[in-house]
Amino acid sequence: MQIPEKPSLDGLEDKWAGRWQADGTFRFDRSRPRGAVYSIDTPPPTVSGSLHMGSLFGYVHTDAIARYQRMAGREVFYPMGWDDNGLPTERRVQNYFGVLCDPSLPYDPSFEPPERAGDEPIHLPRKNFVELCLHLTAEDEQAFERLWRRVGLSVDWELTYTTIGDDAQRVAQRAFLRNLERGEAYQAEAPTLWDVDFRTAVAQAELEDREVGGAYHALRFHGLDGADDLVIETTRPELLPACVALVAHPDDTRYRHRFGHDVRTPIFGALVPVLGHPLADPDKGSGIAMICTFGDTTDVVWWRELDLPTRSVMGRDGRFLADVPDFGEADDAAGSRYAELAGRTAKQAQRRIVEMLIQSGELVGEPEPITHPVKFYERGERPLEIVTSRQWYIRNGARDLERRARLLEHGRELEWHPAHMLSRYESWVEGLNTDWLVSRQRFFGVPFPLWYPVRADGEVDFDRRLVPAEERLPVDPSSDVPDGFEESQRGRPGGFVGDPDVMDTWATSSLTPQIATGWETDPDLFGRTFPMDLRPQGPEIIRTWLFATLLRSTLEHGTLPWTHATINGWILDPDRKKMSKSKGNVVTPIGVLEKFGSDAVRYWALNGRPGVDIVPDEAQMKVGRRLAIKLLNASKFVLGVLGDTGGDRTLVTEPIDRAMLAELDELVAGATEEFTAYDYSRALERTERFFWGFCDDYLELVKNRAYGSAGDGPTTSARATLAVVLDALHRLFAPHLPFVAEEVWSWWQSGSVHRAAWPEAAVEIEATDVEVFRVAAEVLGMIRKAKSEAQQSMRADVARVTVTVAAPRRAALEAAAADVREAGRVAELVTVEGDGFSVVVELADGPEA
RNA sequence: GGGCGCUUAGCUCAGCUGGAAGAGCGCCGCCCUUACAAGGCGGUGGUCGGGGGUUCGAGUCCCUCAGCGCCCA
Repeated sequence: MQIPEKPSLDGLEDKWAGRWQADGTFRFDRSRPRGAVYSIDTPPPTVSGSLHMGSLFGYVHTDAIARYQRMAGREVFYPMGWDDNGLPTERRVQNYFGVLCDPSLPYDPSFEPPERAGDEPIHLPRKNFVELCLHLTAEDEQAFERLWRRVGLSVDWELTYTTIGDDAQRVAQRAFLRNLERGEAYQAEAPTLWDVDFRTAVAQAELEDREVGGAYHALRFHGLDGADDLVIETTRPELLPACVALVAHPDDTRYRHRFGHDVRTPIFGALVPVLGHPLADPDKGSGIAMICTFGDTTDVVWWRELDLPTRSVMGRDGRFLADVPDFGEADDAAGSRYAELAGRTAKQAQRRIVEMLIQSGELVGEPEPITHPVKFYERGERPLEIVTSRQWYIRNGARDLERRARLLEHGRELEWHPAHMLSRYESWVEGLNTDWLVSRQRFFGVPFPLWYPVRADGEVDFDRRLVPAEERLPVDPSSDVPDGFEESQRGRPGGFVGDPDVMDTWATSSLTPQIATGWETDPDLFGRTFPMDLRPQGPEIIRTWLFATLLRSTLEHGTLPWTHATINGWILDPDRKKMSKSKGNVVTPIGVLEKFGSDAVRYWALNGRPGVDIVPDEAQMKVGRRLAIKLLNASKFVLGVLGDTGGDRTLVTEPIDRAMLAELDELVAGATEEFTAYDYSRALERTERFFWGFCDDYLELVKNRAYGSAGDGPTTSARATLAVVLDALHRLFAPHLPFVAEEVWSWWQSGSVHRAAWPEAAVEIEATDVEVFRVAAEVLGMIRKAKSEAQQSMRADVARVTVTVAAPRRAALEAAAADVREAGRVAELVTVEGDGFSVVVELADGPEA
């Protein structure tokens, strides 16, 4: 047994993280059968994101559960992924190196990235750009791994993957091809929400509404053959050239008689019909609106349901198209008026068109400023436009009630912690209105493993697809060639072209269970780990990651991907605002980890109950640090008095010692139950409470006896109890405070505490009176209080203590009388049978209390 | 507009199936006690957001209102 002179927390992280790594303490033993395995679908952190307290919070919760499960006898499959795929990485690379991707350029193998961004962006071929992404993310991943090791995640670091790596690409492409084969994936040319800055399509899950300023402009449309003019209100007058109809509610008597008749648009003089549709709101503006292709998603609905023509004006770059739309029977000058708008952004075009309306007298009154919700891409800066484009979709139940019902059913079969998080899933699934758009017009992602034939006339035949065999995956259609073709045929009549798009990043990360468990590449591992046991994640990605993963698993395997999902709360800043990079209120964990130590920071994190928001709180970390130090000191003390007595329960003969063990058994049963219910937080709270009582009361009570003051039997009884309790405490704290628990364990035990068995409550206990300890502790507390109030030292002598108490407790107290007298330095302890409970303490030197 | 969660001591929060209001921090006081002074011991502190109801009994169950946060439309 080796106990340091002056135990300290300093350096424990490096010491034990290094040892766990060297010993392979957390290496997954893949010989164990499925029933003995506990597998975790770890969230792959976005490595380009910042390291903040939120990154740490949820991972610590999961780690505590992992460590508990491991000690409870399950072989824990605990991989780590890195989410490097996708836009955040692209953006970081663009800023970091000052580059832009230009897929039309040929690969330059000699390209060297600049140290830092210059003034002018460097245009890079796609392959060079992707290389830079890989280069930078590799560095980020190392930084994350160092952090996780320091925090003490018991991950098997041999089980890492990246979402852009070959394994992930293979899985993503395979799953997509199977979706395609089963008709679950399809391509469609359709109006699509489009970010004009990123120049990519955006999915429903990536939208957010933002309140922005705008103004209602009243526009005069001209009636024909003497009919009245109609005034409509719009916040987007610039889309007037894209107007294809006016619409009012079918029951609106103001306009019903105009349905089916044409009116003439202002400025351009195009003929457009007045139509009825229930989505038109009679209370909004004048109750009649213009339908443009396309101003918002309602326009798309009207366009589809009313079977309207398309008159597009918005280009993918966010500027008005150069080509003049077909205005039909308009006056001759319409084209030249439109030419004034071509090339302008929406804002610029609006300014110009308002000028034109004022000039023509077709703007009614002054524009009326309002604020209204507008759809944005969650990472975008300008409102989304809608453009028509060819995109890939995966069926997600939005347009298929049966599928939707099945997905809702699966969501309810999942065990949610906390349970009410299910409602977020349900409201998302119930609100789905489009299939999942999975294609993105970006560069750093998994390409679609497809080519299309080029017909003899040079047109691409999108209806016929050239699909690689699964054995060929992963493929990059921009450099790989479909079977039966040669590179020289790329883009030529009679040849082929590759699909230019990459998959939405969620299309890859929705397959993390399959990537981590070796789906189709390692059937043995897959059989032992899938479906997985646990998906831990944040609440904000229920609609994306959780839903998409559940969807893919349902499509591919017909089962849930996991049985449990734990949803952590938000990390808030001290003003209770959600912590996020864009708000600039993130706190990096490095500082507090150094200041308080990993166990202390974990203690803070584990105080956050499942699903409950938490504020980074240094006071709590201080408490955690104090707890860890206390565990060092108490362990040192106990081990110092044990002698050669081991933790043998049969040696425990004294009633108060037996009471202590009964209390311990209750703790163990409670903590086990709580961990089983995924409530790491209560397990910690309960263990902590017990531990302080153990130190303050039990240790004080039996200290002298343990030193040998009362003869062999009672001394051995005390020492054996201390050994049993200390052993259990080390194990019970191990999931929460892994470093200090391992340290104190190492002083007297062999192997790692993290591979030791979780304690079990003894079944016997027969008729043990827990009151013996409780009443003794209570009386000791009264003696301390008396000394404290008399402003005397705790070592002050007490002449007499008189306890009046009911019979059963009196007997219990009598059984612990010797310990109480020694701990309180009491000369005489008198017990009197009586009602209630009162303690009179007469100090040897001072007034009666 | 619909849904979910929250509102308990100065602060951060626990309080599950209804049975005498809890913890930690803070604050105040005491104690250099041979495990621990970057400690320990003790004390102070609350109309449980407002209103109504069910019950012998409500922080806990029901209704309602208000505020905060989030999700969805």
